[in-house]
Amino acid sequence: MFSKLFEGRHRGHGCDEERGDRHGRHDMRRGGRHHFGDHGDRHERGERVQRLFEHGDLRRVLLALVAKKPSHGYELIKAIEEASSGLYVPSPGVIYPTLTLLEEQDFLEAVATGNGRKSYQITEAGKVELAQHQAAVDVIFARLAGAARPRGGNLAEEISDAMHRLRSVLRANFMRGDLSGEHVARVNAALVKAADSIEAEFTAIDAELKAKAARDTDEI
DNA sequence: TCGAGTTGTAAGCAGTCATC
DNA sequence: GATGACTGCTTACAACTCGA
Repeated sequence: MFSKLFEGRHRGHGCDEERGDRHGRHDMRRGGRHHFGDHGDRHERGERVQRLFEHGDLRRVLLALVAKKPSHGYELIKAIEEASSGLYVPSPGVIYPTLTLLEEQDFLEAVATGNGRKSYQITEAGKVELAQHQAAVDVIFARLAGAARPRGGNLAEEISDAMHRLRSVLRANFMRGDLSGEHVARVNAALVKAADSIEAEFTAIDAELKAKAARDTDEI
């Protein structure tokens, strides 16, 4: 089955099987495919994209999740989504290569489940690795939970609902052919205004939190 | 049979880290 | 400081399973 998968994929993408790179990548800074909705433009505007996971965090999270319960890739994506109350859903493109890496490092062991899915379970080496970084893992999960922290009502859920609504509205109207340039400009202005407003809120929140932290330090 | 859901890989970008 | 390797991330795509 997997050989079939590979066959199809290589046909589909016309890529080179002999690439040495662990993740099957070329030097990606050269040349390339056209990218729609590419995140490169964020950087062009000078914005910094904040990563949820720092160096190696994702691997530890996956190790911890698999240690709790042997799972396949999709289950792990769902588990992380759940841990963050839906605010962060890792892409398959980051989960599967990372699982492969952990398998290569003997931290995880792949188990064929019979239905074509590959389930992963933690190895002894994986348990040792996890134990060594248990504190870091706790911090990462606390951060995930913090991102989704319910305070009375579930804030993350509300934001998530609003995001889904926004996405639905845009998708529903995205391909309309009856919009003039002025219409597009109006919608764009509304989006920019909303983004500015949200950014301002977070800036204010950061300032509040900093001030609170400073007060707490003084009290100590 | 068809479509939705699931699993997995490829291509590509940018940030971070290690090495020289 | 420059450079290359590694890492996290996204989108696109193909193949498979399963239920309607």
